[in-house]
Amino acid sequence: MYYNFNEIEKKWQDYWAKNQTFKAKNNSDLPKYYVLDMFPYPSGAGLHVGHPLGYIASDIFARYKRHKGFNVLHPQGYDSFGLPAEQYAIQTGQHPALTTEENINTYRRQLDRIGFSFDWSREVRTSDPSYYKWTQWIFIQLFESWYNNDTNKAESIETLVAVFSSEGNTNVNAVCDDHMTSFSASDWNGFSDKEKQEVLLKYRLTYLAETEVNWCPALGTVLANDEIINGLSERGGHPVIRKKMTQWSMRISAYAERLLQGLDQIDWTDSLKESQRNWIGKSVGASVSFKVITNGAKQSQSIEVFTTRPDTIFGVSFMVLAPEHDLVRQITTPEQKEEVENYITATAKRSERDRMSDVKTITGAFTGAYAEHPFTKKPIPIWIGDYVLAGYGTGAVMSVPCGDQRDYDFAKHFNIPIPNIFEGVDISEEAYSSKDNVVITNSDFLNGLNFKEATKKAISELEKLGQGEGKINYRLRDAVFSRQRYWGEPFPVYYVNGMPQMIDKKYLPIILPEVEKYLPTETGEPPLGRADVWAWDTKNGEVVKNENIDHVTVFPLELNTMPGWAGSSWYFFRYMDAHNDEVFASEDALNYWKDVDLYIGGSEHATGHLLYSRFWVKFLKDRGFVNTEEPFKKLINQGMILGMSALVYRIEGTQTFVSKNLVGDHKVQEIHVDVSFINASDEMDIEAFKNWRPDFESAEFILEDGKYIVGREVDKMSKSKFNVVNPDAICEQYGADSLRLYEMFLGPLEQAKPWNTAGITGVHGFLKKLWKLYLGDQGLNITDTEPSSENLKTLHKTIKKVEEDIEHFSFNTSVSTFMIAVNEFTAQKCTSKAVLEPFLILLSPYAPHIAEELWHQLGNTDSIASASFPEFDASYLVENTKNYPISFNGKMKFTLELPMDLSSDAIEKAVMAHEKTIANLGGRTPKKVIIVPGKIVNIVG
RNA sequence: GCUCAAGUGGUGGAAUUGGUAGACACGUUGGAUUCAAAAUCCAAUGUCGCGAGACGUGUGGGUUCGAUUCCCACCUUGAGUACCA
Repeated sequence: MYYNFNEIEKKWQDYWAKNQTFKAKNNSDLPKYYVLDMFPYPSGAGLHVGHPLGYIASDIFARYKRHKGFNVLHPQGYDSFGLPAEQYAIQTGQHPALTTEENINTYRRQLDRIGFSFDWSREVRTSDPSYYKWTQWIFIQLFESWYNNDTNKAESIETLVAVFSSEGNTNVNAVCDDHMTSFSASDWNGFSDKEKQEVLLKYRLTYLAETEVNWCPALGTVLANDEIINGLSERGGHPVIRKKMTQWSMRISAYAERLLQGLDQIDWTDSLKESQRNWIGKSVGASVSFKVITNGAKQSQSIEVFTTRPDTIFGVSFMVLAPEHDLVRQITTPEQKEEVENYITATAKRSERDRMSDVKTITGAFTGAYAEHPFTKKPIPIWIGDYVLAGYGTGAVMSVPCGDQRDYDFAKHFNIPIPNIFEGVDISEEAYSSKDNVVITNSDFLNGLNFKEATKKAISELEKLGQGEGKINYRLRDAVFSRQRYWGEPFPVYYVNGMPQMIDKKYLPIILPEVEKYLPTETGEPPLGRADVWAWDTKNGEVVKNENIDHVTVFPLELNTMPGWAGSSWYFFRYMDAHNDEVFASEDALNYWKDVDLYIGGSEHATGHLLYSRFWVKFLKDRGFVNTEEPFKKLINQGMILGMSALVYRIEGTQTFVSKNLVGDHKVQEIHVDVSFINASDEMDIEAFKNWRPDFESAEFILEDGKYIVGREVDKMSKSKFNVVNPDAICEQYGADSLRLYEMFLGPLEQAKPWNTAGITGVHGFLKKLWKLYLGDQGLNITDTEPSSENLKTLHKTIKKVEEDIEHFSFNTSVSTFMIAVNEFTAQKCTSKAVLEPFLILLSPYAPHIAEELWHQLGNTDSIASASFPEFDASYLVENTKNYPISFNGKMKFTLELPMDLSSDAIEKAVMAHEKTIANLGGRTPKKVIIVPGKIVNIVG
């Protein structure tokens, strides 16, 4: 019987599907374990071998946990709203739902071939109305909530309304829009409906506000900060500009501190936690307010700044506002007006990109106005400069040139004085920005204090004056939630007098309407502006579901759709109870599964999906909908699998291709060739190359040793580099088990590594060897013979190693361990069922098909998935040893443990070496001694 | 610039708490089998040296009986982030 992997794999994949082997139960006496993959966006290109890497790792872990007696939830689904399907629709007119459906089918077929133990009965798709019904529902919950700083959690908006109507907003400690004016209870009760709604909107956790957004003209939509890379859109690489628009925003800033603190509770890599910490960007300092003076007269305005160095307040010699700052035009003196206006126009013209690439140039303009120093009462000139960003802090800084390099450079450039307030520090060349080892001087009441003391003192003095207070600032901005796209979740929102209203929950889902074209309307509205038939209507001032023909007649609807991260921020809860139509997941299901124990996915989601999910989960927890504060207890980032491109060298102007090592001084063009033409020793199949493209048919070659050797280069897998490897082809040629083993064997899970199909023969050969160990030409080789101690030693060594590897996610070394074991079993001529049966269980998470087949060949009738992981017994690993007493100086005595089978020559050598070593110990006593023939090693206690 | 991660044969990588460095695999070389090829099997394979042996984990120091592992400095690469006040 030969190893017919195609037949075997098909057989067991069908068996698992038919018997629902991996269906998870929502109640069980077993402990639960939830293993989750980041669900894929089903792109048109299908899967390449890089995609399943994380899925294979999570599948190994899920299968292992089942063997270990856990009730395992291991689901899969699709993040199926997204831009590519929409852009394809714009080009071809094909409905994104159709494209998406086709792509999902391809993905599913490809995934099924690899033999994953997913519970497909719980599949979710974010673009499915029965799913996004609940995304819309969560949006409504956010709208109906506010963040109470006193209780430090989100509460129903009803509690806020109650406080407003009984005592106004003066005692409310909420996260809200800046510059909230205070009002009393009678003010509130006197407000019109619209005024009340306007006020409440400033408190809601999702709110409508005029915000400066990243607008991508080419895509016709806004982008979140994490969707922009170096000033270009992540998708498509189009330029992005700043623009003011009315948009839905999520008040994630309310959760900044909890998102930061929560990181300590979870088992993620340090680098990932660090990314999130940087993104949240907590700075501790003070806010200080400076009164404005123009032409020697105090003005009503004051400038708020945030500083992390209130201790340096006496070093302030000027202030700088961002050119976009609201006060700039109000305070600029007539004499300076022209210069300031010119500067503002000049900076507005410079794109974000120019500003970034041109960090060195110092520019600015003097406003003619002054600010009054809170303590010295001296006037401080107010400048504007584009090194101050409107979007961070208050958009204004107090400049302390002796303590900040940018302030220092600005002061030098414009000849502004640089007072030194640091004792014994030389600032003639550069600023002294360290907080350590500083003693403040020339600073009145701060003289002689260090950073910590001076900071505290400065804040308390500012508080006495009412011109400042201690403050914590976060870099984390509220997240813009509107997209001017078609293929996304519609908002459950309509407008009355310009104020947003939630459509009643009983009418959810609001189904995405059909449109003729997927482009913005001629008047610049989002694509949904083209829809005239919606599945719902307005009647008597209420939006209702229209069962017949539905027109939007009375009220305008929200025409934006939600961003990609809306649906992915809570999908892990839906898997717990995927078909519930009453709630997003039942209380029982949520209580049972609680959170994700292991989450595997790419690190590119560090500051997007992983932050937004944590935010939504904390919100849902606050409002009592879920019972966990952190969704993902342990998270592993799988590394990317890169393509190994192959290059041929064409001599310029000819059709002659020269082998890699003969290029020498030839002027050559490098051309990417299909990696499937290349064998394991980088030799190209010349015939295949000639047949590849018509223009290569007449190609000539300069060979080395009769071979054409290609150059190699590691790139991302992409069609244009001809280095994409399709898992289907690997499964066809080597089988899914080989693919699974090889992906793990390539290297550590978390590391980026190039794919090279040539190496797969190693693991494939191993599977054939394994097959032969169990099945010979005459059938089963396995007998009921008693295992030898050698057999047991190999088995238990393997159990220990594989168990440790899985627990530590070092799947790569397990594959080697299996190979060694099979080699040893073969050498031992092991046929004992008592040893070879448990070995299959060890192997089954990695290579489930062959393990299942051999398992049944051994006479088992149940799936191997229900077998228990074998128990490790250390006693089988103990060496046979004999003790040899030796002494040193006649005082200390030691016992040497030596293997029984050591030759007397080796023993003598070992004893002598040991005596010598002991002489060097200087009185320390060895705890344990490891003997190797000819060498000796001590472990010193 | 800052933060994090990592530098080991021709290649991917192993050595999980400081204890035989290079497991396992690819590739290469030689051999067996074959009319031939594929497949399979056996052997060799860090460097220098005929050899005994010496040298070897990015570089330079240090701690230790003993360092790929710990400490200091530096170099290189990758990832993230950035006029963040």
